[in-house]
Amino acid sequence: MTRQQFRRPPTAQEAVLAELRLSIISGELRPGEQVLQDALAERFGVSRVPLREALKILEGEGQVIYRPHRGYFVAELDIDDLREVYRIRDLLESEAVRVAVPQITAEELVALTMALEDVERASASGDLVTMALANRRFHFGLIEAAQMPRLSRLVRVLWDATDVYRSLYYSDGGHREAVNDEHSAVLEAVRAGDADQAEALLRTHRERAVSALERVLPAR
Amino acid sequence: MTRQQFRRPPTAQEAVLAELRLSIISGELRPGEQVLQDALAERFGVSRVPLREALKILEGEGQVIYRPHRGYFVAELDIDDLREVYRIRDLLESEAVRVAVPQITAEELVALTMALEDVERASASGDLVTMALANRRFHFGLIEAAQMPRLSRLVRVLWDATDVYRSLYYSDGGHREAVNDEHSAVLEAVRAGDADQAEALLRTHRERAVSALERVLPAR
DNA sequence: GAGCCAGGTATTGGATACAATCTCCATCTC
DNA sequence: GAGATGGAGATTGTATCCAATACCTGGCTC
Repeated sequence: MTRQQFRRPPTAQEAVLAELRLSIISGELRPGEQVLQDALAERFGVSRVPLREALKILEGEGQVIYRPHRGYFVAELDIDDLREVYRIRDLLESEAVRVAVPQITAEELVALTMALEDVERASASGDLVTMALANRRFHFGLIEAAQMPRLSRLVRVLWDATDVYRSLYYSDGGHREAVNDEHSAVLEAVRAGDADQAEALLRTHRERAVSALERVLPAR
Repeated sequence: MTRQQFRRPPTAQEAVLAELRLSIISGELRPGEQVLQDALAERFGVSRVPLREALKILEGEGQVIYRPHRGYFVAELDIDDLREVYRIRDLLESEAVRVAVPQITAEELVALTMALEDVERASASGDLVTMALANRRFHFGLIEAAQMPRLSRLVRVLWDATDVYRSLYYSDGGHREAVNDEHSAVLEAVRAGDADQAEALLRTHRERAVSALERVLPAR
């Protein structure tokens, strides 16, 4: 059994970046709110320099908005943004699946299966954090099988942008059940080498999530 | 006649960012080369802090690679990367055109026409820098008519990633001529409201560029 | 001679201090 | 009273300085 290695971030900026992501997902930093650098830096126990570098990364991902001499503000996502993100995801993820399915390896299929089971277990026990992680492993396991690193990166950023809302979707037990059924069907199609079917199933999978979220989000 | 307003960058980081982009496009900073912070900061007449923030932006765009405690290195683009970038552009730009054509306004059409003429003039006089700028105005004028800000942003980053090679393509007079014909045909289709035709023409337009570049680029 | 270790140098990472800018509110002008 | 003006306080932007890390070179061991 290999020892679980501590991956202490090699730099403060990376540690701060991870913390910032958590703060945004958890809603501790609320949309629209200004990121007060002095206060946050003190809370993280670092100076403002690494904090600002981490914020620049988040700016590039659209998670925060930068206004010169005014500062950084947590991005607000309205329903139109959500639709746009999902539309772009549709384009990119569909391509990934079409490329991935014909060339997926046995190892990757095993990883996918395990991720799927992890989602089911976490879903049953109501552990939403674990479920979200396993869900990512499932989806990105498939996407990364396309061997298109830039595309994977873009999709990852799009997922991050809507992370806040995804947990909202999972908090409903009915949705969790649907997700599991949909995952199984997708995996089946991938195993059968039916890219078109997998693509279609994943599209439905996403559309379910969007329309559920549209009912919850403010209309702008 | 309104006076040309000075847009002096409000912060050093933005000024440095613009300079860095130029240095990369012009090849002054060569692919794979390490960005030595002290030297560059001195050359730009700023401290390392704003330089580092500008580099973080470029890192997010994939223009430079960051390795902790080692520094920033100018990204290298091989032929597979180029193909991937163009494949993603195809997906995103095709969507943009499909959305844009049915809803484009008269003002936007005028802007497009003017951009097209600017490209032709610059092409004829062999002014490659002006041509590249006008070419962007043409393409992004169309893309932005889709009113999908995130998609526009992603496409812009993809263009930036391959800027180095685009000027290579334009340096050939024959290519420049083909580009002008293709632009005219695209504009015609957009005017006629034929989104499918515009999409197809733009796809060909891109494919010409890729295959020409593939013949020039190192095979890895 | 190959490989390893130690120490010096170059370079990056981060803390602090100060400068520039914005925001807000009181005051003044008309 | 509406709008302009000016200044105090808060916040961001940048320069400088020091610490931490990586890289390179020379010497040592076997």
